[in-house]
Amino acid sequence: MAMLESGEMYLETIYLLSQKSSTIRGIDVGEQMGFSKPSVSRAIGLLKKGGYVVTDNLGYIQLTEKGYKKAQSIYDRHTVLTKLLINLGVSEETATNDACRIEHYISDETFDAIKSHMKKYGKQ
Amino acid sequence: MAMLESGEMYLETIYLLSQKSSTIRGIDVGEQMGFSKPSVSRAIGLLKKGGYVVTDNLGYIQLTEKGYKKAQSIYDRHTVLTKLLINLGVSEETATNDACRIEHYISDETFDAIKSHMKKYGKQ
DNA sequence: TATTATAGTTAGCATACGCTAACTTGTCAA
DNA sequence: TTGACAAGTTAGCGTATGCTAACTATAATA
Repeated sequence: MAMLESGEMYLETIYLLSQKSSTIRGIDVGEQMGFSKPSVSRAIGLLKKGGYVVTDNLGYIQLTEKGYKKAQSIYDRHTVLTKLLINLGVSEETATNDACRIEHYISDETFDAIKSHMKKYGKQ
Repeated sequence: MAMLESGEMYLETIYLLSQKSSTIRGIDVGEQMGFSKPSVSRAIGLLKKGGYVVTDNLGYIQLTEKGYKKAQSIYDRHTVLTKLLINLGVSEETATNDACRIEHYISDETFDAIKSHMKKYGKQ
């Protein structure tokens, strides 16, 4: 089954936490996202089933190659969309928040168009 | 409760059908959206409860003032977003499809920024 | 008038995804 | 060794929203 917004958000969070610390647990993900332990537990289970993450015998979460690539592409969208919105005059906070929702709903074609536009004309 | 994507889509569909015909029934909405009669029935019920539409004794659906304004603002987003994407080089079909999803997830601030940008720089 | 077609509703299933309550498990300190 | 805390899991609830099956009601036609 395709990954929905929820799964993408969990994956993105794991990706970002991975850049700060090499040991990530479910509890860290839940704390970051403001979700309960059971919600995180189920979500991680689904990511495992989908082959996006693995957990070792101590419960630490690691992105797989597939998960890493997917997370990177989501975060790439996030970054580029945020910049686009800021370039359009949106405040940084709103830009980040809106990008965070939009990132799950645009096609590759649209993303590619935005990305190449930003490469040509984007400030900063 | 806040209106979600689903409710907004039904409302937008009713709005668009209203511009072609003054008599709209649930069956027309379902046909347009590709949803079953029961799904439409429940959705219309929720729109009625929210004060967005009314139905007469023959079952014809009419937008209320509130519903009309809401629908118009959703469709406005749709139109402006589609134009933005087309301006960025996205194909018309993809632009329409993506706008149709994004329109439910952007803040007023972002929409206003996009709209005024398009007013200044948008082609067509 | 009786039948048939159309539209709408009700009941109930499935999935997604939040939650709380309560259980398990593992570690660490008294 | 035992008790307590921390992390994770299981069970089950609630909402949203799609579906099918089956019922109702109305309207048109044979």
